[in-house]
Amino acid sequence: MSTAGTQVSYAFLKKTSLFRGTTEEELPKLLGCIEPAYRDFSKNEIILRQGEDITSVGMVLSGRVQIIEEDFWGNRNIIADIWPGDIFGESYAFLPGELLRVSAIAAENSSILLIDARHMLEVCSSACRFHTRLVQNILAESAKKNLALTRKLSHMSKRSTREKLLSYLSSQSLAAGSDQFEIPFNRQQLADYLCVDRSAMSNELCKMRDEGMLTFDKSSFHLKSEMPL
Amino acid sequence: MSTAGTQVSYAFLKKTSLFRGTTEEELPKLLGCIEPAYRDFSKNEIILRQGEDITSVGMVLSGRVQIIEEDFWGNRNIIADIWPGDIFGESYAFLPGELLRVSAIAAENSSILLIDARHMLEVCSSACRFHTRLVQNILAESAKKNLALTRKLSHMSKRSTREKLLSYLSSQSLAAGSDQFEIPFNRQQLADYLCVDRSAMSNELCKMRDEGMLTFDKSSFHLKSEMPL
DNA sequence: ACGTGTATGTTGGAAATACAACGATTGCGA
DNA sequence: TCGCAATCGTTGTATTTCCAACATACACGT
Repeated sequence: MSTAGTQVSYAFLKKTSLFRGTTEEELPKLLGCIEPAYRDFSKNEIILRQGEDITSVGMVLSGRVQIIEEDFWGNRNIIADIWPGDIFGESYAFLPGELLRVSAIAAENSSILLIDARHMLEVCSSACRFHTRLVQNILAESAKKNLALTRKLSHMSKRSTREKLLSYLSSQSLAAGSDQFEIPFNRQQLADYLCVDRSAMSNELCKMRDEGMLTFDKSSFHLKSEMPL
Repeated sequence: MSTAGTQVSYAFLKKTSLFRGTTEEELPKLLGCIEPAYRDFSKNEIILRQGEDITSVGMVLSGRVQIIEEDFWGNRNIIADIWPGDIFGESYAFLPGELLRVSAIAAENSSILLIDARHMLEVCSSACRFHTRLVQNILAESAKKNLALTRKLSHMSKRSTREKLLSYLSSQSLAAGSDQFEIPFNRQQLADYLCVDRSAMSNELCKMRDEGMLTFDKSSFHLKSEMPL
């Protein structure tokens, strides 16, 4: 790890979820106020270590970061890939005393912005307006993640493949506001999302089609109003 | 629905997750600033309706609120019970334009505090300190929920009952910082949490015990260091 | 046209899970 | 002490899911 030589571009930052809604003129003031740290990490270097108590939110400026979980027996599991502009550690940073259950490592040479959570919240006379925006953004991100997790969980908590599919398709239909809609997955991706076997899922989809519950073509679906038995 | 006759007690509020950390002296100022609405709902009355775009966070003062999901075919599903002091709608309130996928109804005659999300964020000269605390609290709640969901999802995304169990037990062990720990569930609750059949899970637990991977008695567990095959 | 790769549907046997039923144990109150 | 309810383990069977393999269709570039 080293302090970064890379200078971050305001044009880049203002497009990130965290700084969305700020202008390039405001950013220098805001950054001066929240005093982030810039750090460079080499490939495979550990950014955050399982068991630590962190107070900073990380943002990937360049490179890529992987979130990794190591269980009791030492089995490693890649939980997530974080790409430039995306943040990580935000759930832990706002919970002092909550120890990291995961590690973050640089999947490539990466430069990272580290923002202290307290600096994001504390009042600062010169930039209150920006703070408010920042807090709005981080709250929105957290809420968005929350909804996505809740939604996925509501599908996955169904016991059978068919129920999982119906839960997911119903949700997509309601989101689209129509009984016809496109899903953002191919079959393999949908199976991965629902944590089921692709072929079994494909099988189940076709059974439901044959029973007249729905029709589909590739990623287009059309739900029928008849109550499933 | 009617405006509430019930007067809320500061002693009650200061213990809630949302107002935690404020004193009884500060609360009147803070409440005056965020201008919450008090509403009474009769049993079975709808508080929030699926499809709405809400901007307020709700807090149950008395009674009980149920979060209900209705799918494409009209099947109803109780998602959550909200008890006095707990909040609901917070994920949606901070995401303008995100339409409710669930409804909230009063499971009993209930009085509800509704706080506009913008009032929670906007700067107010007289009470900035309280605002900061409020934002801290809501961010912490959101983060906490996030971690809980992520954790549950990481168990549930495992394909087999055994893997789900190992994931959960490993997580509990790491949280306890010991290979011996207590879990907060009985068998049926654990099965419900992991979305598996109780008897199958019980069976799997005993198999793992017989294979020497762990021992247990009621809700006490002891993981063995040997790598599972 | 041809080969290649990808996505999808289909099938059959192996393995895991769900389900129903029952026995054993415990704790609790009548 | 007795009965009752709750919890947990066990078993057998039916069902579902997984897995590997293969068939089909389509897009793409040569």
